[in-house]
Amino acid sequence: MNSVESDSLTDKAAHSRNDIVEVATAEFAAHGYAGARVDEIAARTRTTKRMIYYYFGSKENLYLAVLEKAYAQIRAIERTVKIDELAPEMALRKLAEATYDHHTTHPEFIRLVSIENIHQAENVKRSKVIVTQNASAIDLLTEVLERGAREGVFRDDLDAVDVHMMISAYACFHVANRYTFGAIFERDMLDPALQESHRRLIGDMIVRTLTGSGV
Amino acid sequence: MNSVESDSLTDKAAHSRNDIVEVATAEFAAHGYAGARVDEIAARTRTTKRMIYYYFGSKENLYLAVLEKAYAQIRAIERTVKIDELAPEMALRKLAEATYDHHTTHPEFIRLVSIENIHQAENVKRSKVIVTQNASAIDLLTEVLERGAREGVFRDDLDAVDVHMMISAYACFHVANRYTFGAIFERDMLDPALQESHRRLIGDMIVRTLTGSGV
DNA sequence: GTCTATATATCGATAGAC
DNA sequence: GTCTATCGATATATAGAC
Repeated sequence: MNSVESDSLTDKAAHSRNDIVEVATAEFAAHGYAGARVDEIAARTRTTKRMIYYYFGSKENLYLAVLEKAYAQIRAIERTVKIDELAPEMALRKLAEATYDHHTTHPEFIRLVSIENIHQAENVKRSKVIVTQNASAIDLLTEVLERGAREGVFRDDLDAVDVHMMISAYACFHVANRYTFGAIFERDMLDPALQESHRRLIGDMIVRTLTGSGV
Repeated sequence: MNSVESDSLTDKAAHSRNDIVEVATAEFAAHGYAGARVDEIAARTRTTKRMIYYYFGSKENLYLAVLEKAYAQIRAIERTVKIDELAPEMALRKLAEATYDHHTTHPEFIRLVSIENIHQAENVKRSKVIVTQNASAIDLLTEVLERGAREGVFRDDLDAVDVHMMISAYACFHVANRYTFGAIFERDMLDPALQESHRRLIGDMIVRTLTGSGV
C-alpha cells in the first residue's frame, strides 16, 4: 500500500470533491450553465457521474459550489498591496494593477461571472458568503481615496464603489470580451506583448481620473 | 379584407421573420444559447416552431440571424456626433457618451456579446459582415485622436483601438455585470438616478486619460 | 463510496396533411 | 406557408449490486 492509497477515506472524498469542482469550473466556464454537460465533467474526473450526484445532489448545486470556490479565491487580491507605505496615487495605481493581474490570470473566474450575469446573478444572491466577502473588496480602496482627498490630490466626488467599477470594467473587459474584440479589431487584448502597456494604462486611467482635470 | 390582411405574402413572410428574430433575441439574451428554447421562442411569436425551421433551418442559424441583426444596429453609434465642429476633448467626450448611451439602452445586445464570448466568438468570426462593419467603429475615433495629438492636447502613445477598448469596457460593464455588481455592492449601475453622473464619469475618464498627467 | 445500467424528461428537428 | 403530431437524440437524474 503506497502513500497515495493509504490516504484516509475522508481525504480521498475531499480530493474527489475538489477534483470534480475543478473540472466543473472549466466545463461551466467553457460552455455556460446549460451548455455544460454532467457526463463530460464526469468523464474528465477520476470519479463517475454517480459520484457527482452523490456529493452534490444536482447540477445546480455543483454550479453553486463552483461559483463559491471561484469567488472565494479573489478575496485576497488587495492584500498584496502595502497601502500605507505608498503615496495615494501610487497606492491607487497598485490596487488597480492588482485587480488587472488577478483577472487576466483567472479567465475562468471572469467567464463564470459573465455566465452568472446572464442568469441575473440568482446564484450569487443566494450565497451570503459570496456577497459579504466580496463587498469588503472596496475597504482598502476607501482608505486610499479618503487619504488622497484629505491630502488634496484626489477629487472627492467619487466613492470607492465608483472607482472599483472603473477598475473592474477595464480588467473584466480584457478577459470577458477577448474573443469578440479580437475578432473585430484583430488585436488579442491578452497578448503577452501588450500586457505591460495595458497594465500601465489601467493605472494611468484610474489615477488621472482621480487627479486630473479635463473638459 | 383590411389593410393588414391585404399585405402581400412576402411582406407577411418578412414580418414573420422579423417577429421570430425579435423574440429569439430576447430569448437568447435571457438564457444563453444552450439555455434558450426553440419551443419557447415559437410560443411567444404568432408563428409556430415548424415555421422557425422553415425559415432558418436550425437553432444555430436563427442565433446567427439574431447576432447579425443586433450587431447591425450599432453601426451608427458614432454618426450622431458632429466631430468636426468640436474641440478634440469635447469630440472625444461625445464619442464616449454616445457609446455609453447606446450600450445602456440596448442591454440585449450587450448580453448577446457576452454569450458570444462564452462561445469564443465563433459565430461573429463566421460573419464577415459583422467584423467589417464594426471594425469601422474606430474610424472617427482615429480622426479625433490624431487631431488632438497634432494640436498637442492628447498624448500620442495610445491608438484608437486602445481608447475604444477603455470606452467599451466601461459601457459594457454597466450592462453585462449589472447583476453581480448590484448583488455585491447594493448599487444598480443602471439606476436612472445615477445615469447622469456615470455619463459624466466616462467622459472624465477618457478625456483625462488622454490629456492628464499622473504618477 | 463506487460501479454499470437505466429511467425519465426534454429538446431540437421533422413528417405529412392542407 | 402553416398546422398538428411525433420522432430520435441527448441530458439530468436514479436504481441497485458490490
